[in-house]
Amino acid sequence: MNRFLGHMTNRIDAKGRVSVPAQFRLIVQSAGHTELYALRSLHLPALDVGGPELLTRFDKKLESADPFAETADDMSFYLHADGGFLKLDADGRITVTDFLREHTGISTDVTFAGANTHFQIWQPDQFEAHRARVRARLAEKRRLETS
Amino acid sequence: MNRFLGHMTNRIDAKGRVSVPAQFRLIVQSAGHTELYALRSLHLPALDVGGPELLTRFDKKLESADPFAETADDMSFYLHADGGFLKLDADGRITVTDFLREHTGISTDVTFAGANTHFQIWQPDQFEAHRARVRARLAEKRRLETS
DNA sequence: TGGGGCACTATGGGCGTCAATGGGACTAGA
DNA sequence: TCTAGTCCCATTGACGCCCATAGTGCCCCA
Repeated sequence: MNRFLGHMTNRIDAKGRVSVPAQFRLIVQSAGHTELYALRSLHLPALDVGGPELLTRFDKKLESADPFAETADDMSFYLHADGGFLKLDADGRITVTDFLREHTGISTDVTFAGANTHFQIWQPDQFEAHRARVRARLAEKRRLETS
Repeated sequence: MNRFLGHMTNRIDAKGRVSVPAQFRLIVQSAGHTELYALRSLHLPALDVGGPELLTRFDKKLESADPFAETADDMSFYLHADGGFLKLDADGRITVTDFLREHTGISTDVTFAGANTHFQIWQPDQFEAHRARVRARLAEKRRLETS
């Protein structure tokens, strides 16, 4: 199964490292990659993470867009300046840099959440809160539709 | 991975020098260059920087254009008069000249921002402001499209 | 079927290397 | 002679690479 599924929380050690769940790691590593591409989400305090091909996928979308539109400039700036590579060490850990902390509020623990084609990095409480909000919205929507 | 990605801020020392991030330096140096070509961005208080081949790349684009068109003249003038070379010292640093300071407002710190095929040099606050603006524009656009 | 051992993950830590930064000395031009 | 630009070296803190250990699930075999 090469989809990112489920969520789990790991602790950051004294040197600022955290293990990427083996389940997620395997998907990336089996594609021959030793680094991850991470992008600060636009509307959530989380990062979207995947193998380097995630960036390639975004780039391709950019190329097909109108290169004169201001949006294309914005998009390129966002993808390349607000995203970065995370190196996996020999034990499958990444170091949690300020690049991650500032956007997510992460301090001592990290929640990894599957999102099918990629996964997300969250501060655990933020993740819980978001999960609760999503559930509430879906329940509300269902209630409206069936009444 | 030989693309310019992510952003980081370095301090200018008492002699007006600043380290180019190793990550970016490696890309240029592995192509055998010890100089950088920098061009003042048209729309932004930043400079577009890359190896000398960046100028070549722009030149090529020019050659394919109509040499009698006024815009080609303008373009050529712009590339050569508003651009310059930055020498990398043995430790991978550049000296921050007035050429850089005037256009960017840089004083004590420099932010380097990846832009895929090249990178940019910013005054840190300006960079943050631009980053926030870009994110806001993209988020707004997304909001309109999905509603 | 129950127990022992194997495999593997998450986590901790040692240590050498390298990047970022600071500063001295030498050179050349004004 | 003074100033600006080079070249070189020192320091320190971060990071990569390596190995160790504890906890856990799984498999295999008696």
